[in-house]
Amino acid sequence: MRDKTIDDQLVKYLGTYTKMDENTLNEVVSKIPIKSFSKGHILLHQGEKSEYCIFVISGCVRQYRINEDGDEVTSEFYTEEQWINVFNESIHDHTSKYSLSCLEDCILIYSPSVSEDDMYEQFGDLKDMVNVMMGEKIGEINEALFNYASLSPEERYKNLLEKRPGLIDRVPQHQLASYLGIKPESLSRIKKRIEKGH
Amino acid sequence: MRDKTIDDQLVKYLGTYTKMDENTLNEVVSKIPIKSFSKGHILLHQGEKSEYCIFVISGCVRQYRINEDGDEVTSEFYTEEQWINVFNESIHDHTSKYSLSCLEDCILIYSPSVSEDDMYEQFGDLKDMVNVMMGEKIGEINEALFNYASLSPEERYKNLLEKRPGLIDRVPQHQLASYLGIKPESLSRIKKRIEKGH
DNA sequence: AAAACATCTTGACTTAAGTCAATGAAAAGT
DNA sequence: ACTTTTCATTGACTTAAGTCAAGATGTTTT
Repeated sequence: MRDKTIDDQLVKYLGTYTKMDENTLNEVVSKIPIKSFSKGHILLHQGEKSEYCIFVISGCVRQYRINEDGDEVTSEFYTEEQWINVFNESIHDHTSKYSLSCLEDCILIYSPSVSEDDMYEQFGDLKDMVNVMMGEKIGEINEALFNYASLSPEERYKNLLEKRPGLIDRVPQHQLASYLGIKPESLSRIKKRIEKGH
Repeated sequence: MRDKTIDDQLVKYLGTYTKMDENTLNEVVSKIPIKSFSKGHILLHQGEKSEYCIFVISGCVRQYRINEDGDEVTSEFYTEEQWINVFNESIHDHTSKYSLSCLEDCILIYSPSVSEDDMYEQFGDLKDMVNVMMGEKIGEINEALFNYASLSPEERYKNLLEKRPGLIDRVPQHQLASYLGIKPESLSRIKKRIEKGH
């Protein structure tokens, strides 16, 4: 059975990105596939082809990659109302550069890739909606990039505390460290430094 | 008078992003406004509203911002066949977070923002084209972000040498340093370290 | 509850980036 | 050609992140 609460949440969310009326949106949302996954489930392995378009309704999905040195680097934590980035594939073979795993039990939009979807043809306005969302995404990543270039690791951590206050308690410290581009030992020391008032 | 060589270059470039036939593309391209700017010209000031959609045909445009500490941070160097990012505006007042200046004499597509353009209505396929370009852009910025998190400043510099070999000779060192997220002195030392075989 | 494993913290040391100041080189202005 | 200014390099020193190793704390598993 469909969860009406979730459908309502989605209609509300999508409504901020489109001029489609509520009836149409309700129809669109009713066709969106929603699935539950339990903590630890791996949604996608690095090197495999991504067949799905994923959006976090609740829970937390971690995106990570093993780099050339064999180290695991976490590049994003997706939480409530975030689209998982689908543009992280090699140009050559279209396989994913990252793995995705559920850090918590998750409820997700788990839909066959948008471009192959009939809905996209049926509801022309979806194209504009995706466009707006992509623009927003570009702005966000760009801002994150600027932060990396202009802030120290400590400032980056403080910035994260401010921008995503809940995240620190939901996520293992060593994964947070690699997300910040530092070693777990350094993050531990940064926390200590901040506690005793820099 | 329109420069036929440039139009041909644009048709070829756009052709890789769309399924529009060459005739249609030629028509589209003929309507695209192209302008020249001389070295030093400032295309946009931080805090102003961006009214144009800009693409580098030749030359180099630098994107930079004064951060909270009053330091100028360069966030991008746009060169041949790159779109200048139009999604760098504050959500509130839609003013630009960055300034744009010509590091060299430039020939640019300099067009009123796409969304307000009739062309967008006239040629429906342009929407899909922009969509593809945006997806590509997201992939690129995301890769840059990953590099920041997983590479040391020295590795980042080596990576840049490899990925954009021409850039180092076109761009002042201190601007390159801030682009890499380090101080000019450090970049100078990194170069020295690399020269004498690490 | 005990054992096994993963994670976090701390310490001692190394390394490289930041800072400040001085000098050298290059570019722009007159 | 000379001055002025801006940019790049070098040196001495400070600071903080990286590394390696040892404990301490927490979480699963049996």
